[in-house]
Amino acid sequence: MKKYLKILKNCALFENIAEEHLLRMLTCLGAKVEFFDKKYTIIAEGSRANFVGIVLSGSAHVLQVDYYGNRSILGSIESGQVFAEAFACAETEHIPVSVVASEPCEVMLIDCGHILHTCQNNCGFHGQLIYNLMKDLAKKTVMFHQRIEITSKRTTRERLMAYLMFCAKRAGSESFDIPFDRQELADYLEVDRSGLSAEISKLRAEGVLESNKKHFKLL
Amino acid sequence: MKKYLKILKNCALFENIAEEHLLRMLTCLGAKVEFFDKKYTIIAEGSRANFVGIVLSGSAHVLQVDYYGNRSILGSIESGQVFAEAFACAETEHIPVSVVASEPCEVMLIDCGHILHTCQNNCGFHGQLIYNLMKDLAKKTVMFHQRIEITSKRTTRERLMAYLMFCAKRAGSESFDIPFDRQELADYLEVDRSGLSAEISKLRAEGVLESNKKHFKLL
DNA sequence: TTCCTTTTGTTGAATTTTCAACATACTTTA
DNA sequence: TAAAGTATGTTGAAAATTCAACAAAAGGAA
Repeated sequence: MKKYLKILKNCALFENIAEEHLLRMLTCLGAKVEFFDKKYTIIAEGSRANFVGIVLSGSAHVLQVDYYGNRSILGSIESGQVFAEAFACAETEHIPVSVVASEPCEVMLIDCGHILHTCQNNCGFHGQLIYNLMKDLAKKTVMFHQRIEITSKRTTRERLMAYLMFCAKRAGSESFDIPFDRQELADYLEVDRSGLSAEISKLRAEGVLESNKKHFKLL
Repeated sequence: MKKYLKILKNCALFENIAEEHLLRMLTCLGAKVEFFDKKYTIIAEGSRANFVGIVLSGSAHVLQVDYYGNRSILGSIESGQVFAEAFACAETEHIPVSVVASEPCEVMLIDCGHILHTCQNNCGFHGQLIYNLMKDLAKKTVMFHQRIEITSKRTTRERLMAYLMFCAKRAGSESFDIPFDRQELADYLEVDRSGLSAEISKLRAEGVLESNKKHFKLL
């Protein structure tokens, strides 16, 4: 577990928990690490998530596929970020999303019951852990508000620009990478891929942005 | 406060907290009640929500208005339901939504700090309260997944049907009321109002549903 | 390198939405 | 009750999306 400390230190779930306590805590929580190759499903839609997941390396996408096979991407989980926590806390019987590795990735899984209910050893930092999980859940909700603000736009161009401006703001620079290829970006923005490609070309021709694959620069 | 006990007993935030303890707890939490007339803003976009809100009577809508004046409705808060908890917990400086009374309503406001940090009296039920808030936050996230599933549909008809089927499932009956008028439903589904009206007329003509204002029946 | 696969870009036709304008029905209040 | 205001339904034209098909570019494997 030691080699993951650097990432875990920056994980919202372990904020304000000193490094020296962290290792002991992980044992106490029964944390385990699994590896997933690109495109492998980490949790499948319809299953039950009893655990909280943390991406240690690589990245994963959260997605929904509806009855007709239309895919929506709800978000990208990067290294150090938490997933499945909402379904674990809400004790959802059948989760409505899948989490799929978008790159090869290592994932830490922690039984949510161990987080919510104090263990027999009564680790002193349990309260902090619960507080951190609460904050994380609250921030997930805020994140969904941002996504809804983007997808509430009515045209492909507006959705794309709203998303890119959000990315620029988050990166603190007009130059940044996005975690999606074209099809994935279309599935995130809930628009047609070919129309999205056409719109990117137009914006480039208009001198609004430069782009190369996953890299964008707003001008 | 006594007259609100019946509603608060059914509020997720106070689950598993006995009625006799509840009143004392409310005092301890510094809960206060405010009244808002229809269309009045309970919290304004851009402000800071330090409190958790509970609708005691009436109902409210959570909405976003973008730069161009386009309104999106994120959800309806009915009697007994909690709002603003995510922004309060995440300590968001400028909340991205407004909460507006959709009917005259009474609202209980509780300082979120009082919930998160144990008071000096150290009420025995504080732990339960925090646990309940966590569950509520998790369920809000699940709720957003449902809304995204609905608005990810590409046509007005599909969005409408997905929403109505969700309502029917929630009500446990093909016959139910929705909390929105036509413009509000359009703003929730993120479609054009006139197109929505036309689609409802078509579905009625096709014998798929019956409807009268806010009442719908799937056939 | 070459072949094969995947991704991205391009285009035009069909579908759907949006927009604007108006008619009708319903509510509220003076 | 009448008048005014609000909500809903209807329509056609303009704009945008979706869909399908294909070309070009990039990436991976042998």
